[in-house]
Amino acid sequence: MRLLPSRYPESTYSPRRGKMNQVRQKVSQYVMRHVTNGAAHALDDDLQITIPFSEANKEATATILFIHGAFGDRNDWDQVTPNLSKYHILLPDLPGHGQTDRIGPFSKKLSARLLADLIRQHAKGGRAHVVALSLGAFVAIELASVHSDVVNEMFISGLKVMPAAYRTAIAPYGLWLSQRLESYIPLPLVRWAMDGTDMQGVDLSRVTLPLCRAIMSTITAESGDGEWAQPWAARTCIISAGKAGIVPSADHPEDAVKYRDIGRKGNAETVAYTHPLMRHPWNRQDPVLFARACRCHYVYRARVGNNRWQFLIDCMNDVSRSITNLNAESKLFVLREPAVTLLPKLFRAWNITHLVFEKDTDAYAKERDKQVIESAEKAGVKVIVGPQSRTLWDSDEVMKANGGKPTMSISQLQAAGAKVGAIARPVETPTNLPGPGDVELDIDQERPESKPDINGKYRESDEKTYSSGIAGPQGDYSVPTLVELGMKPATTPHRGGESLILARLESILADEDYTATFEKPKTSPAAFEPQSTFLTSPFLHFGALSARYFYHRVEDIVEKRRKEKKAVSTPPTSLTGQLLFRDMYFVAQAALGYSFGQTYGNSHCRFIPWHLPSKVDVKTGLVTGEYEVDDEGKEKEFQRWRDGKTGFPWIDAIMRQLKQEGWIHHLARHAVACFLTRGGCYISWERGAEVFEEWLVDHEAACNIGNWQWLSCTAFYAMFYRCYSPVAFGKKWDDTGEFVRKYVPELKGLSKKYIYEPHKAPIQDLKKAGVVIRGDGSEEMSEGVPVYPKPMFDFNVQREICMQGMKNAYRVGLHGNDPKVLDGSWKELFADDGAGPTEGKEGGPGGMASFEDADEADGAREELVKAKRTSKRNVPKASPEAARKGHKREHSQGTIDGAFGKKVKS
DNA sequence: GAAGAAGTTGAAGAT
DNA sequence: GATCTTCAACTTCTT
Repeated sequence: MRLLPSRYPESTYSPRRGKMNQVRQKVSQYVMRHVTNGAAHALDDDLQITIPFSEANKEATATILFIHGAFGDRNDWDQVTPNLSKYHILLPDLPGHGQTDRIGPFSKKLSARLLADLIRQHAKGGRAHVVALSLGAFVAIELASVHSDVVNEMFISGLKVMPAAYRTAIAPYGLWLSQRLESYIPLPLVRWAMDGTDMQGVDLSRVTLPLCRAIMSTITAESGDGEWAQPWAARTCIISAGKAGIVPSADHPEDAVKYRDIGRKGNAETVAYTHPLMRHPWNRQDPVLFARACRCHYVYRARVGNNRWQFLIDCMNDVSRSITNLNAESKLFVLREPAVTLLPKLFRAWNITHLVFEKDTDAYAKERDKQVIESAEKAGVKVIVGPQSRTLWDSDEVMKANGGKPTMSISQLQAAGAKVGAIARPVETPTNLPGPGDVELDIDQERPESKPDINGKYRESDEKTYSSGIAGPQGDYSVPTLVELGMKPATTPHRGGESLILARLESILADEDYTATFEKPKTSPAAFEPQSTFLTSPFLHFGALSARYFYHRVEDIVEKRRKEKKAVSTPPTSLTGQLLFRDMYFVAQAALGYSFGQTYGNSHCRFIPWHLPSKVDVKTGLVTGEYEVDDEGKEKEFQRWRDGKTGFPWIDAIMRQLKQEGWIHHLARHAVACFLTRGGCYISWERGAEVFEEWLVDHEAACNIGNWQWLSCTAFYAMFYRCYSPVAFGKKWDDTGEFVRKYVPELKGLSKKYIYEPHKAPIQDLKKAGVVIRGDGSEEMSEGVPVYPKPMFDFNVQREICMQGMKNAYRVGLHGNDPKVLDGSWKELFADDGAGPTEGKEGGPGGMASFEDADEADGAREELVKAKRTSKRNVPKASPEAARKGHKREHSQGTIDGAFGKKVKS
């Protein structure tokens, strides 16, 4: 008895329908054997059964498999799946449920085995994402641990493990009885008591005692220390419904945490959240949110704004045009599939003989390249790996020359670089290229999932690039567009492309005097249209400009002028000096591995008790992508900084330029970074680095992280008493305030006297300027007049507080890998009235380690501390495994946070 | 090893 | 307006 009509077509059995009688025979043989053998759950490999299922969106290229809960069936998902129209959807009935009553009895193992077969035969590319609820979640975990080859990522909810004491003969009777009793309660009453959750009735004819026994056995904890599950490799998001109320419908968050910790042994990115407003069957309470959360988990993962996307697309188009210029028949062919899965197929399809690519320093790229090289060798393809072109030297080589240690100063980098040898000159641009040959392809496409894709908030429509096949919507392998990617248009005026930067470079180099005497500290952060520097950084990042080409072109001019006895500038302030800084940060990253990007566990990053510190998973030693809100006021300050509404026009102008255009001058980065950290808010540099990571068109992980450590005086730089003023520093470069007027237009009518401190302007000046100064930035207009906020604090007071805080933190002298940082006992060394969250032993967490699941984590933390205690400043060995996990940090935000926001934290 | 100088890019006041 | 000194005080490099 179903109360809601099915949205799905009648079930279709497998293509082996013709063999149905044979299958039934096999099934009954299996059932007989199973029943007679009692606990034996093993299946014969030759047992060919396909469970009934429905499917939707067959044209889509990535599959999600939905697994329903106890006594339910595939129809339980009918409100969620319409919100996931981009995905191919598979909806099976579990054994013993729905139309699968002939297959059984139900067990985790049997279910997982049958679902794995279903995925292999019917999912796109033989793999699927898995979404599961309640009993289905237990099945999903079994599926992911035993049949890891078919599972991409998982989104599971509703884990409730019954105590081992429930392992009694009587418990299944209780379940059987409760299902019958519940059926007497009118459904409208149930829905009312469950906040409007669209509950469906249960078909009591399926609630049999054997099924109740099988379910109880699945969801009841093993007695003693029995394993709950084996670690699984799929990145998994586990949600606990937190709402109880009249009906006891909440999940067990502690069980979710336990499973999360098992899952993390297989994949460090596995997470668990509690949603306080949702009930156990929240797929029917808020199906839109449920679907949104699934989507967030799968595709919206990277902090990449649409401006950086546009820049990359520009660069790709330019390369394509350059290729066509050399050979009218050729161009850049963009194939929509990850290299790891695509290339092995392509080697065969196109009879590839050689594969050439550039060495990449990012850990995830190293892992990818290793896989590609292996598959190429297997296919008899010759692989040629070109040298790194993003840097001057090979970062690994320089690290070795520096004794395996990070380069923490320019002189160290130069000394180690000299040992490696002269900076190689780049090879010449080719003058001709062979044609592409036959580019017809007849292979199946696999959508990329394991790599970061894009940030959901920048999308305004469905992605159409991958869903239209390997060759793209036009079928011609063309470079994608933002529209195709479903992204909003870029707001940046800065465009990419090799020919653009090469032309710009020539115009700069033509002025030999300028080139040879360039000094970075003399360029203005307040200049716009044009900027005082020429934005080579995003081109260097995307490979549109070779660092070594740039270096040698400049160096040739400098050398010529030296011979002519003319003045030249030298590193670190000269043009080539700028390139040296990039190499310094790359080598530091190469040496420190995962810990470079965070304070916790970082042997070279000073520990400062910042506000809004990162949460850390003490088992892996990695930041989770979330942070502690130790002080609501500081959270508000952080949001105002990010939004350009601090009430300090200089800071706000820079932050608005960054958000709008994706680029700000290096000294402007100094000003806002100092303000957020040691010279204003006393908020963790990691918060600021994350914002830059999302917005900068030239974001380079190594440089961004390194510069934030520099400015916060946690590494590379230590003169914290040299502090930037949000008023004086702006005035020094732009006395009249044109830069502020451009980016904070509500202040454009103010005179230069008050442009940097509008709250000091007399009321008549403000009236004349047409602006109201009040509030915290939440109000934009008042009676048709723009509102600009008051300063969020007295800067001089705050600078003094920060200065004392820094002085004290330096005196305490901890680094990120100090045992006291690792175990949270650093608080004993700071006064309760200090600048940061130093609440003494009695206070809340407020530090680098999150103690929310302290009992679970204690053992692991002690081990970590013990290991570190042996050497205070040991450099963590950058094992490939650790490095891989560490680099995923960059992409780890965004998962579910966007869907839940504050609800999770409340 | 000790001492002094230098360190990509400060602010504020005096001369 | 340009240059110098002081502020209070850190690490690294050179001698």
